[in-house]
Amino acid sequence: MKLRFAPSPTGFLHVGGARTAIFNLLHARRHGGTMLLRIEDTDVERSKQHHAEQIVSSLQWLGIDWDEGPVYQSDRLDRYRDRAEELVESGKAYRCYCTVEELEADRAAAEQGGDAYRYSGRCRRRAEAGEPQPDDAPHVIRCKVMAGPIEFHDLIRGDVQFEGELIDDFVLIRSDGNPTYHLSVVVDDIDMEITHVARGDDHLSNTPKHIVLFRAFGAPIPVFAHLPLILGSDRKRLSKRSGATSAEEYRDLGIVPAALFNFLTLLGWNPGGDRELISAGEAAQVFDLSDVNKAPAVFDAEKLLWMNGQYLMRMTAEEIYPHLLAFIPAAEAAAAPPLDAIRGAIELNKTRARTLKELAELLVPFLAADESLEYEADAVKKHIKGDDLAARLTELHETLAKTEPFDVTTSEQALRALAESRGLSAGKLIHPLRLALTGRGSSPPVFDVAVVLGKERSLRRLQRLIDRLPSLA
RNA sequence: GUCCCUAUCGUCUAGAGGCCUAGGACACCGCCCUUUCACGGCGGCGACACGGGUUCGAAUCCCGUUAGGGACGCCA
Repeated sequence: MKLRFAPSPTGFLHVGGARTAIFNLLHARRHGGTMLLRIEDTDVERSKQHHAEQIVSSLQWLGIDWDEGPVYQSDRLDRYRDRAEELVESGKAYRCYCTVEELEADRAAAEQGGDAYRYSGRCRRRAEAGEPQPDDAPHVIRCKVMAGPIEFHDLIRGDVQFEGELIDDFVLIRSDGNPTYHLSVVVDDIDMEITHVARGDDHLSNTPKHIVLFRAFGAPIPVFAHLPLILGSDRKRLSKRSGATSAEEYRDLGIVPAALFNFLTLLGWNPGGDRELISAGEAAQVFDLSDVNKAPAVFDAEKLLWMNGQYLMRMTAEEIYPHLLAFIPAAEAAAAPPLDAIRGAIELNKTRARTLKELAELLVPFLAADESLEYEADAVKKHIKGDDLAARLTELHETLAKTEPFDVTTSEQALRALAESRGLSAGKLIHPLRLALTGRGSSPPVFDVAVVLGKERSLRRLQRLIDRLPSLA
């Protein structure tokens, strides 16, 4: 068994394409098959090398580990031309000298008459009548499509049938000598011994053409599986208008690859039961293309964010760290904080963030220098009040300074004992302390924060707040 | 317009004729945990598009309607 993912490098990796890649990979892994990556760049106008590179790196980031390739179709152009010539010789294809202008006139006429446009068959009749044809004049090569039903079994759609009469004699070789998609896919799928073709639903109507070609070449026809499309919230094919569409954009938003992989895997497929969180490895144990849903699915970014949060809180600081670095501003200035410096802060905050971006933001107070900590206006307004505040905090400072060991339980006990002896609610000390340590009104539990910061820094930050009290109030 | 496809909570989905007064997840709303914010726990809101059949029995099978989507290129 062999599958392939065959993107065309006309843009970045679309999440729909990413899911197609995932389903191909999962099916291959499940059945012990191999997975090929093929870049379909026969359209010289639109294909760009940097897009191909971008797609490859997005796939790697996502954890799609294909076995063969990437193979570039642009390296095999001669092969496609040779195969097309074979078909001309065997009478299964013919040269068409109709000009683009002629075809466009036909198309316009058809539209005016309210009919669906189809190629007139002008050159096919000439060819079949044996009229001599100059092979040096500009021309394309068209494939003959015979009347009659073309049927195939689709792993997802079941039995599908198309009428040959309704299918054009499609172009195999363009007038510039380059192959079209239809020719290159089929030639490659034959040469590369592809057994299963899983691709987007939008290719369903191309499939009968491809079957005509497989037959013309006398090659075995692969098993097809047409995946339902991914829709935007507007229920139309996911486009920029309805949100981020590329894998890269989600990476830049702070989505972890495993979470995007998981989310995409569950769009149109599920492992059974009530499972939501499933690793690539686990999915590869049970995935099968024939279990994929037929109906299109709307991409719900909210749920992706939730899922990403689930991944973050289950990941260790070590696992998060490399992904996180890109979101820490200082990291760009080659001043990346070492893992050991932020391990505690990551552990404390990872259940509080849905994205790496949010996590980096929560880490700011932990990375800031004590002297440059900023105090949130709202939190100041809420907790910096009462004439006795300075005295209260000074006592707290003395108490914490004496706290030994400086751990969560001991420091909490010390603070609560102080509060009680002064007839204060613990909150009267906890909230200002949080503000002193983080500059914010909300944070992980204060005592955890204090321990992660360390006794020395915590005391320094508390003293700093006390010193600034006059200017804050 | 022609051809093709699809149809369960707002969204992702479970459901293979009786297990369905339709289950789970996201989102939303309460409560609990927590003197913060999250996480977590408990509860609530919320769907079989419609109409005909078939059957003792239909979310599940058939037909039609409606509504969405896709394809109709010398793009892929």
